[in-house]
Amino acid sequence: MVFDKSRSLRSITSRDVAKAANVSQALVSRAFSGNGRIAPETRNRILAIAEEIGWQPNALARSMVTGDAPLVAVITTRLHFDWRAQVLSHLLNTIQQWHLKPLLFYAESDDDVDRLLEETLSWRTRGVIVTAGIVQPRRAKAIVSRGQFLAALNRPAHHPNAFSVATDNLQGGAMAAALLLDEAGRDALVLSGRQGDWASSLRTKGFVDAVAVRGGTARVWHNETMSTEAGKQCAAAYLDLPAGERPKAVFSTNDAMALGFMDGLRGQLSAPSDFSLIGFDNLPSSSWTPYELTTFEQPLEEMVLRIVGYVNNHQQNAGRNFPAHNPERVAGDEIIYCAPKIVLRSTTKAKQ
Amino acid sequence: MVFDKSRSLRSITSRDVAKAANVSQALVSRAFSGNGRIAPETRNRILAIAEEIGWQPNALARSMVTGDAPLVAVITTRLHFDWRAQVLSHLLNTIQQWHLKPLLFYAESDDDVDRLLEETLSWRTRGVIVTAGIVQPRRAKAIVSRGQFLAALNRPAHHPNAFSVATDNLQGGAMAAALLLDEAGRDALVLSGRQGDWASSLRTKGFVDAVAVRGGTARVWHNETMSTEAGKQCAAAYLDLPAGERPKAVFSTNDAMALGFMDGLRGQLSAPSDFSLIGFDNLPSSSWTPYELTTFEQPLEEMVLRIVGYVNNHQQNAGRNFPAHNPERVAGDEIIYCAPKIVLRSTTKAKQ
DNA sequence: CTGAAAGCGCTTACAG
DNA sequence: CTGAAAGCGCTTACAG
Repeated sequence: MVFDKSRSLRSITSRDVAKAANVSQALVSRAFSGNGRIAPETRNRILAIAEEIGWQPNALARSMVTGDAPLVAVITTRLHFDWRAQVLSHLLNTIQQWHLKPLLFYAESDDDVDRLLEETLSWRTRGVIVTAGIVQPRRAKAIVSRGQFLAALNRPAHHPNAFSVATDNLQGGAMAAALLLDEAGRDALVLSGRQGDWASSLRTKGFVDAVAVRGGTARVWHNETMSTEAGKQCAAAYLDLPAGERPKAVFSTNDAMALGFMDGLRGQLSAPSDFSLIGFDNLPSSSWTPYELTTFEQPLEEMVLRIVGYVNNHQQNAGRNFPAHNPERVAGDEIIYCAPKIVLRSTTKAKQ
Repeated sequence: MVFDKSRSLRSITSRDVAKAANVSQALVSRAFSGNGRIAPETRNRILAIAEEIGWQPNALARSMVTGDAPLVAVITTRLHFDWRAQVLSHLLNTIQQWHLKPLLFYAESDDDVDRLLEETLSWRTRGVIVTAGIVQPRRAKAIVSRGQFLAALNRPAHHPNAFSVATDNLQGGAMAAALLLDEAGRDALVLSGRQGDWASSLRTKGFVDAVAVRGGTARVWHNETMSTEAGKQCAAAYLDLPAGERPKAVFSTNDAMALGFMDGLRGQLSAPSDFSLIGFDNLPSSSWTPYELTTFEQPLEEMVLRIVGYVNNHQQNAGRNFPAHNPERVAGDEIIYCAPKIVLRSTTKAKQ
């Protein structure tokens, strides 16, 4: 009985296939890996028998032996939000094409990320891609010094041999200012996120600075969560302002708030007659009939392509201890910025 | 030189830590695993030294030795769509809580899924969760017979020891029919998806059958992709109908089409005065001011909880060759259905 | 409480 | 072209 049980628990190995095919265990390894010489007929016979038995090489054992697991760690969070689901589908697709497998580390909150980054190390992955939280410099060093790649999306990577791409939020904010002030006067309002939010802060700063340069004034309304609900509350506050004091140039640091803002004003005020409005993200819903929101599209595909370039470069240099300095790296700047693309629609008067 | 290179490539192992701590390699293993006796001081010393060196146990090696990788395969696709991103964030969170790691298999198309399911096997995961494509019976058998769990979301799992939860689409369709015919007469229209689409077909069938029972008639408009754009095209077709022949009871098998339908009619016809409309999915945007769409919410959390129950049950029985028959299994029915929840809003006259 | 040794399931020189 | 053997980095009885 005990014997039976242990037998049934033991998993099938290449040895079982070898026995069934009447060859050495080494040959069944060669049949599957394609490395080393093997007679075509032998190979086919082994493959057929393995198929019949339902055996495939154990990827874990292979990875251990070769010292190289075809794995990449991906750190993410809040998939049901914003841009992350979009980026992830590009990213996962790409990783698939590299014939690597994504091992997902899902952060409950941004504070979780550092712990996950550490956990990552146990798995001896080729590298890690971070789309959430903050990359601590010492953590970055720990990863890079093992020869793994480290790519950060929309956040600093904090290491000279790591890689970081981000939307050029500062420039987006500045562009919004230029466009809005031209058509809606010098009195501006920013619907912004938390002070600590990296992307939103930069968009706000880009906008505010550009407004100042043009001799305008901008007030900033911070919102804890950048939701449609928050946008509605801003609308209420906007209506509370004496009609003459309502800024006509409104920039929202994301689309969700902009859409909520429009809904909160619906039936009373509308763009672009009463004010001009620009958002950020180009959500699918921003193009819908009741909104037609002018907004910025994040260059997600471009950013993913940049990461692809970095990773490919890293793979080619794999094994060298000091990988070539990244050719894309701009001197003195740790982050590659990609320009957001303005999508002109009906909440501004400007035409494409 | 060659010597130097190979040395720098060799990764750090428990042996290095052992050497530095002046103990046997077995002890450093015990320090980390918590298994076997070890003096607390020894343990702390080892942990400190490992931390300093920056070493952590190799998860691949551990998994190989113990014959149990803390991995679960998740098959998914089109993350930027529908419900999948939502489900995935629940799922990934849960998997994290099990202290397992999700290995993602991203299907380019549904036809890809069978191949991915096979690839899954190499990784010797605890089990696999499928949220895309079709599970072939023989593939299901291959997975289950290895002792892995197999859970399918919104699709059949095709194996008595596997598990399948789905939204009760048939019931949803029937509920929609009851509600719509009561307030909008017996002439009905279904905005449906492809004939082969599992969920959409069942919603349609549930609706059509219930309409027939009530002595009404329903016409069905199939759409290749269930997008807002398709909904707009349906609106155009609807307007092309002579005013007297326009069905007043409209059921859309997803929200995206319903929203597009409303937008296509905007300014000409609106619900619930000219017709009544019910969607399916309860997208965030369905609650927005210009829509206020009555719709069904998929019981995603409940479905994930069911999967959790099945997996926990499986884990407890791990090692047994024939896992206990699932207690949830309803005789003769391979799928556990969870009722969708109606969300009454303003495109119907009915009040909650 | 600690260590030496066997073994997990493979891959890969090395002989033949 | 094929096989025997060493070894990947750990864990876990088994002795001491």
